[in-house]
Amino acid sequence: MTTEEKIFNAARIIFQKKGFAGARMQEIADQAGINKAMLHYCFKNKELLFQAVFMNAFSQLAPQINEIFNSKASVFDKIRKFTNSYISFVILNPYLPQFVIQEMNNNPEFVMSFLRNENRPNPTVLIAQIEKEIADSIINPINPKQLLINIIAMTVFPFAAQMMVKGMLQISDTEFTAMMEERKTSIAEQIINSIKR
Amino acid sequence: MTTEEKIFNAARIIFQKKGFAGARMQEIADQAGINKAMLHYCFKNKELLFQAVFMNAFSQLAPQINEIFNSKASVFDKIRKFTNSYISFVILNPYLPQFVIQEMNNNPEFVMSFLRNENRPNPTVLIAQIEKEIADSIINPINPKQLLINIIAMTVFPFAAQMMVKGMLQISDTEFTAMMEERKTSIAEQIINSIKR
DNA sequence: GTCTATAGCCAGATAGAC
DNA sequence: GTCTATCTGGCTATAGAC
Repeated sequence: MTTEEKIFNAARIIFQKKGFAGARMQEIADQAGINKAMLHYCFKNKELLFQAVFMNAFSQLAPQINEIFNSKASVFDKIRKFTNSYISFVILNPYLPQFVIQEMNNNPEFVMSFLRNENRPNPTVLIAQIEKEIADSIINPINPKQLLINIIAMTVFPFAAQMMVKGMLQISDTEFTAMMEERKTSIAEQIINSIKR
Repeated sequence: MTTEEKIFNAARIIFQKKGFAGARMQEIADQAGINKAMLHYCFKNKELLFQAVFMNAFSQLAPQINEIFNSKASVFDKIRKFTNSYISFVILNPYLPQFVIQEMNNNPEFVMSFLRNENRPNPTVLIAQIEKEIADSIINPINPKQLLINIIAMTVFPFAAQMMVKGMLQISDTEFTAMMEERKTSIAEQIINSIKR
């Protein structure tokens, strides 16, 4: 592993845990097992290092969303596919959703520019498809954007609000992971039940 | 309005927007229209000022949850009541969910101690009630904790991930608020549809 | 109580040896 | 490319006048 990779991985861990403002360059250096000066040698400054980490995180999320959203499957199958593969992905990167949401909140201008490029998660095709299936009486009438929010909420929320969920339900990390495994298949059926004719 | 109140309100605005680490005492003083030294005179230090703000935010959320969770209504009615009144509340405090979730993430130990006192949001009664209604064949079999996560996710997520939602759906603040108004009544029916026999 | 001025510290950034 | 040592600025916090 190159030094640059060591730094990048360390930065990802620290930034995801503490956010941009809370993270310390010294902490990242310690985590990477190298000297603080190397961070500046490799990434110029904190801002640029953060951007590298954030863009990487963000760009991991988008493509697989679009792949599913724009496939030829039915709405129901897309819901199954999305929830299942997305939860699988987020179980491996549990801090990602909270990190992205937090930094979007603290730094809207920066992120919004991001959401205008061609790689952004783009639900246009899926929205049209939902409207069509409603017209074809496959799905009960619903505002497609609301349905989209529902799908993402059911999938992403428990990870974004991990501490809150664990605290409220008083469950351990192990129990939490088990519940998320269960959600991989269960929530698709919940959502489909709620809209099917 | 007393000086202390002016500071507290200013602190709430800045902390909710920037988080603990990102907030600057100077910024809070400016927002309050008073001198930085007064912050320390009234609240001793940043940590204590933050705790005052956070506890206030948190304690606004919990009691009304418990009131609904522990009432004598049916599960369906509790779902209707909760989603409606909770969204109404959060529309007036749109930064609260993201703030609480963010600081829970960045400061787990501190918050977890909080979640053990008697005022914490406590779903025990509701979980038992869900189990009973499943046994009575009113509700389809479901893990009650999963249902609880679903309800909170559908309600809270769009506010916690406000920027992400607006960015993905490319909607304005006005459209967003209109959609949240719609959700007040629509999501309860979605959830009920997904579990009713 | 409210201000100005400043102490003291900490973190990001750089200089320069190797 | 990697380190040690150091600079510099900014931020929390306090001292002290009024």
